[in-house]
Amino acid sequence: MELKTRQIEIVEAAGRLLTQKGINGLTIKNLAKEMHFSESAIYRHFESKEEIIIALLRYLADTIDHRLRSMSLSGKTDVDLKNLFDEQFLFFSEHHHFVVAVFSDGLMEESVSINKAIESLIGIMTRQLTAIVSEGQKTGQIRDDMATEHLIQIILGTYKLQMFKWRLAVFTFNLPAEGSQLIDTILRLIKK
Amino acid sequence: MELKTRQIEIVEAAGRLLTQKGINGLTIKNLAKEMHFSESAIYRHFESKEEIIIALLRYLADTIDHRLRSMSLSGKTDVDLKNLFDEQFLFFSEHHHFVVAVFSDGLMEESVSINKAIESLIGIMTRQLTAIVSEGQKTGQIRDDMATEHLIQIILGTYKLQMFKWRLAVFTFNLPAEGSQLIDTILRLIKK
DNA sequence: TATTTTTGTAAGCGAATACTTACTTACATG
DNA sequence: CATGTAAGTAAGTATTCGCTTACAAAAATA
Repeated sequence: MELKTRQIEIVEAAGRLLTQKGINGLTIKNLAKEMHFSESAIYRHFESKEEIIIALLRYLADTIDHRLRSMSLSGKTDVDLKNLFDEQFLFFSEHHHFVVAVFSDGLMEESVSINKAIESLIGIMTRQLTAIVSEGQKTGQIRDDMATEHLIQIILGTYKLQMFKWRLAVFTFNLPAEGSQLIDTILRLIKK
Repeated sequence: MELKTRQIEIVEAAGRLLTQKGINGLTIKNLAKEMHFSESAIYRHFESKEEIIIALLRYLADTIDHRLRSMSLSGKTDVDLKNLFDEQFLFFSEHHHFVVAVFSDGLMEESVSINKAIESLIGIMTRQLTAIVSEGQKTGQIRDDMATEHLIQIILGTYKLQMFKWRLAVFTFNLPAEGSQLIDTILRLIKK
């Protein structure tokens, strides 16, 4: 189901509210104010609040998925891994308001459909990462004396914590620059 | 400010609600139901809902701080690091209902006092970890060709993601066992 | 035993919540 | 130019929210 332009505007506004005011700041009233029109107008574009949250997660997942798919793999683990995360850090530095949804801790337990949307979002990152890391292990570029899933978790966990810190610092530091250094450290750790 | 036994019971119930139903599931009504008495009775023990959340975070911080302080350091990085996390995994496997507060993403942006309580909670873990890792680098047990802060972030991020996955899996896997393996992998990565 | 303190209750407050209804306006299309 | 549709509004709905009040029983204290 493709989103219309007005729906995308609403989804972006919802992301802004979520990031600025947390899950309890995302109300229909606040959303209407952010859109500069009435509460009831929101319901011309979405059937419920839950639908808006799910649309937000799907929109983000589709955007990220599209960006990652269009990323060509060189086969060199260090190059591919750096590209992957440069892409991520750049995207979020241009779209602050979606940071809240990176792994969506705060949205958990709201509804079953929302949880599924979160899982799918995690899956997209994990799939691409697994492809790069396991290829690197096969071709002898990455240490293969440890489980691929462990390496994935270490990389993803570090990445996620970086996003958390960036948000806690109210986006005041240079995410692509600091993120890039972190990835360098990880690469040196896992290289053969 | 020490908590009375009834207050601790309420704080534990609040933790259960938060973990099971998310931030929006933590209402005075639900809390009263969980405690098997009326809503107004809650206000005999706490002045406001915010005070309950802060008490929860402080109680957790104090408990963890106390446990970590009573942990003797051997000077051997691998032993100390394993002890630190075994302690953590054991604690949370015995107190499922506090997992939500590990880094408290969902609680962020609720109020200034709550954010401060979260920061203090993060600080406790970071401080202990920094002590162990930087000592390990000084004594040549840990790679010193990378920044201590990077290593800390990698370890903490991995730990936090593990807790997230455990909760997403509704506590169905053995946290101390799987957590221990993860720490082993990290140790092998950062050892000299 | 008399009195104060602690801890509970039922009933209800105003505000905020997600959402609905009935109606209007602008505009594209036959 | 008539008509259907898309997109807005004001004014509501029922429900839930955190919290308060007035009162009762029990327990601790004088």
